[in-house]
Amino acid sequence: MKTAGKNFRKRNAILEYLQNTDSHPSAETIFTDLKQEIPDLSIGTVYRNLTLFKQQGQVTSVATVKGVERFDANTDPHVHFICDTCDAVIDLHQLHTPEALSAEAENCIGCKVGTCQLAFTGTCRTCLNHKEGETA
Amino acid sequence: MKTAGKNFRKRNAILEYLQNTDSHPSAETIFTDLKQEIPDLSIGTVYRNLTLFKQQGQVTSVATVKGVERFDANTDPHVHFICDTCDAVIDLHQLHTPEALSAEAENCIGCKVGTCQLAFTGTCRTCLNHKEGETA
DNA sequence: AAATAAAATAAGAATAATTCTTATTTAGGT
DNA sequence: ACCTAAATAAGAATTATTCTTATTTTATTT
Repeated sequence: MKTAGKNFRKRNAILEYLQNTDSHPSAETIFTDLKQEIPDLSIGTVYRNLTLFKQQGQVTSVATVKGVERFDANTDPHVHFICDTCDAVIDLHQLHTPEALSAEAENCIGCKVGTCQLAFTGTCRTCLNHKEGETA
Repeated sequence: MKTAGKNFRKRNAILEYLQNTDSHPSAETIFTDLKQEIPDLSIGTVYRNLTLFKQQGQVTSVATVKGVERFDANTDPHVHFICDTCDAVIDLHQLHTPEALSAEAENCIGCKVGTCQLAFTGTCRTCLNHKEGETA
């Protein structure tokens, strides 16, 4: 036998791509990048496997930026910063999600909390630099 | 003169609809509901005015739930709970967004923070009740 | 090794949400 | 009344995503 299972070459490539980046890519970005190594990859395969990974809890959808869903293989809850200008989604591991509020939320409205997402939006360092350059 | 400006009847109706609800509706929901009072309203008008309101800061996009953008005329930052089952977006005014973290975020990555969004996901009270009913 | 079954996939059609285009209407200013 | 600019309706166009179908790949069974 060659590999341990069925034909997971593309599936694995998609998961590994996500695991090796902190850029929170879209399906389209994953596709475009992997297409170079795997010319016969199709966008449907990317979407199908992302849906599968989400169901299995290996990947989460961290945000929808300008209508496009963004993914992360780091499923530990953590804070994000989303740049309004360049659409970058940046991790803020140093800050902590206020999960203590989860219990309060459950008490407030009697819901069952699953996840907790905290995101800031604004202008990232890179885009701020560009703007300074324009002004100067 | 009749009204104070141009023909803002539909524009005003859309804004008032949003101001009089805490249900965080989608463009489609706003359209469907208002269509009953205003039969010649078109969905394009809803989208166009929502975009305008966002630019003017009168309305914010609070979440994208299963691919559909949801709007709020309450632009004070506040916490939301999003039900995975019925897609309800529920206000949690009692809890506070941790805006103190904004400054930390800015220090961390040198960005300029504009907004701060905190959302929990899970199952709302109503959907929990339904599930209990099914089990019992 | 051939036959079979199951999973994974490619390709493109289909769908859904949103934006864009164009012609029309409306109101206000002159 | 005429002119202009804003607002709109209707539907075309676009974009992101999902679905369908036929094909390929792999593993299993014989």
